[in-house]
Amino acid sequence: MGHSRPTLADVAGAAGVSVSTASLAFSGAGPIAAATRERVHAAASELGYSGPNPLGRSLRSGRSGIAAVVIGDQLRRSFRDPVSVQVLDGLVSTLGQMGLGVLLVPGMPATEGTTGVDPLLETAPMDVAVLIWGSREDDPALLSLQRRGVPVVIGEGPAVEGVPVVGIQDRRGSEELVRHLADLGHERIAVVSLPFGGPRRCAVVSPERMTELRWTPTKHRLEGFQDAGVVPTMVVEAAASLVEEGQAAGRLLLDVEDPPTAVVAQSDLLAAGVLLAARDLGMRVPQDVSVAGFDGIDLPWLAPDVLTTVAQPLAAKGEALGQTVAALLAGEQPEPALLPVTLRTGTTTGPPRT
Amino acid sequence: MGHSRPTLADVAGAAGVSVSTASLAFSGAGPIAAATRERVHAAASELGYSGPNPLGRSLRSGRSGIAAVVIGDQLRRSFRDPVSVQVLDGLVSTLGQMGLGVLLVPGMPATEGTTGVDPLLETAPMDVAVLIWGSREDDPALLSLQRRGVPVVIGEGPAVEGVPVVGIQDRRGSEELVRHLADLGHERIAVVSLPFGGPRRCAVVSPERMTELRWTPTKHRLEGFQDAGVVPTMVVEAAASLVEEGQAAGRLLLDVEDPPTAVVAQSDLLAAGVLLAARDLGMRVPQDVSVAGFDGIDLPWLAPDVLTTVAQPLAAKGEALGQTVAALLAGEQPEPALLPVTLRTGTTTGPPRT
DNA sequence: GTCCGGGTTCGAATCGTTTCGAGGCGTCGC
DNA sequence: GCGACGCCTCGAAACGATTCGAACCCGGAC
Repeated sequence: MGHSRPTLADVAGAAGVSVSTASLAFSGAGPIAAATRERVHAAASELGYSGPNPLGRSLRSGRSGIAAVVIGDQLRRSFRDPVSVQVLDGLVSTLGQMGLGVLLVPGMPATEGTTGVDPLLETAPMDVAVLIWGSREDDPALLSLQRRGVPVVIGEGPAVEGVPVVGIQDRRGSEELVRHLADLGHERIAVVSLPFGGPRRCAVVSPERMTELRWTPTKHRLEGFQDAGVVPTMVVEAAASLVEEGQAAGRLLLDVEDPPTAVVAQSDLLAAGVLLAARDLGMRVPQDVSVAGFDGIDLPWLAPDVLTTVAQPLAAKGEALGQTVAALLAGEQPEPALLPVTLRTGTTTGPPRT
Repeated sequence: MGHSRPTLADVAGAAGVSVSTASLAFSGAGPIAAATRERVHAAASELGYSGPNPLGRSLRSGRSGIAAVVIGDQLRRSFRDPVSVQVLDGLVSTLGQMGLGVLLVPGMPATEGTTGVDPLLETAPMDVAVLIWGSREDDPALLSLQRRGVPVVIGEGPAVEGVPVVGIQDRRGSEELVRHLADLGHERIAVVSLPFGGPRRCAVVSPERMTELRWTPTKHRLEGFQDAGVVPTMVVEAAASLVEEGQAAGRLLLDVEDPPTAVVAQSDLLAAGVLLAARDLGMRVPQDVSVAGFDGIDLPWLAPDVLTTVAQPLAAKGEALGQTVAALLAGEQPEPALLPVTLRTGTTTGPPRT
């Protein structure tokens, strides 16, 4: 046994018991005399044995205790968004309480230009995977995981046969928000949308581009307009949910002859960017233009303004994802979850200028 | 073999070769006839076998392919800081290229009031662990890992015997920044510091509290003042590196009889909060008060102001951590790394009012 | 014809743990 | 006093793969 780390067999030998008994002393499963357990633990600390090797345990039990969280895109981009972070936070703590660790896996290969999926997705140990956001029907990551036989949970994504989804009432929330603006008297409402999927860009959306819309939350939040019976005067697609992008999009929308009287951004960060753009252009909010967001995150630097937005329960979403994972591991077929949202009116929306 | 997933043995049987040959066909190690490999792969796709089971492979090789990243505190808090996120991003992609997955592990137990460390730290499979920030000499996580025999890399932490550290020139950067302010003529310079370690609070630091300073970057950035020959008129400790905290600290510092003419915040987020506090109090920057930060992150909503700050190479830090991990796994004894920083003067610092 | 060697393939051992059924021993009940 | 029953402990068989040395087959050389 040389100088390598001691194994359960070493401990058993030192304690004068069989390997199976030593295992029992650690796992606690099955009956074992207190004295024996004591003796085994003593031998263990004597030898510097720090508990059963997870690798051996995993092989035997067939479980790794690891849940992979697949990040749709670049980590940097994803994590700059507080929405993602708060969901991830809820997920990590929920899974942690179940004894599951979270393995971060990029959804796309690290080296640009490569097709296929990140090798980790194909080779890393995992009992279950969560596509936390940004998944699509034809997601190569999804296909790869299904081929491996790994159970999958999708957050904020499309309905896929046999894959449980956890989402929020994007559509209804958006509808409420649009109605709020319509009730205030707005007739010219523009949209700054989240990415459509596919190549990222910050640009006015053409009718053709509209047909390429793949990303589910973007789609649902747009559909809220239909439900409210309002047609946006213009849609600008942002390359990511970031303040800078919102600012660029805001310039595109507001720096024109006849700007809209209200702008609905599909995320709070984008809305914040639009506010900055309005400020840059010397427009007052909400007198010259109303601005609304989506998500309900804290934006302390917006004070004294308060953003009108649709608040979603972010920590609860992470928790719901965790519960779904638990159900999946227990062999159940979890129902899709659709969490409620609430309209939160702030100071950035008001009646249009007459 | 019923309905469970096929194993290498099944594939070998179907292909009419031995298990060892089948293994060779997948791993690519060792000589194998092209025709044989072909046949094995055909049998594999026939049976729906998607590559060797990572659990079995791990047990045999003794490697899990997993690097644990220990988050010092609550995930939420950590990830709201772009600094952490950018480092993590660099780390994940560097490790990913080496085929290592990143397992997120909370440094403290999820349930409040519990002592000890998160159970994941003790039981999860890992080849190496990175204490990415916020580590201390007596860190229970560190001790636990050392007992398990897991090699550890510390980011931004104290020098611990036998544990490689990756940090930045906190002290020198801070010194340069303070000299910059002194050169401008400032004599009354206050500090908003990062947490000291231990109980978190936002309060003026008393002499006793000063002796409890444990967190390394906080300490080094304060030492920069000594090197520049300047004694801060006041130090306020923030509970976390967040805008809200900086704002609260800023009020504490600026809303007094005779406020300092310059405030050095130990992070850009804190500095941004101080700027907000100054604005709330009707103070002009830099005419009434100069404000400087540390880190060099993007703060688009600060525009048109540009924060004077000490920029650190965040992605490079993540990369350096990754390289250190690689060296450690290769059995080397990596040297501690100290990455360079650069003073970046913006529009938020200027001469004091005369 | 025999021997040699390169190129492939195979068997068997091994990684460290869990689990299952069997067995040992002491005690209790009749 | 004997049988039955509990409580513990043990041995052995997985779990799924890698790896090392041995065995094998074939062609070429002497």
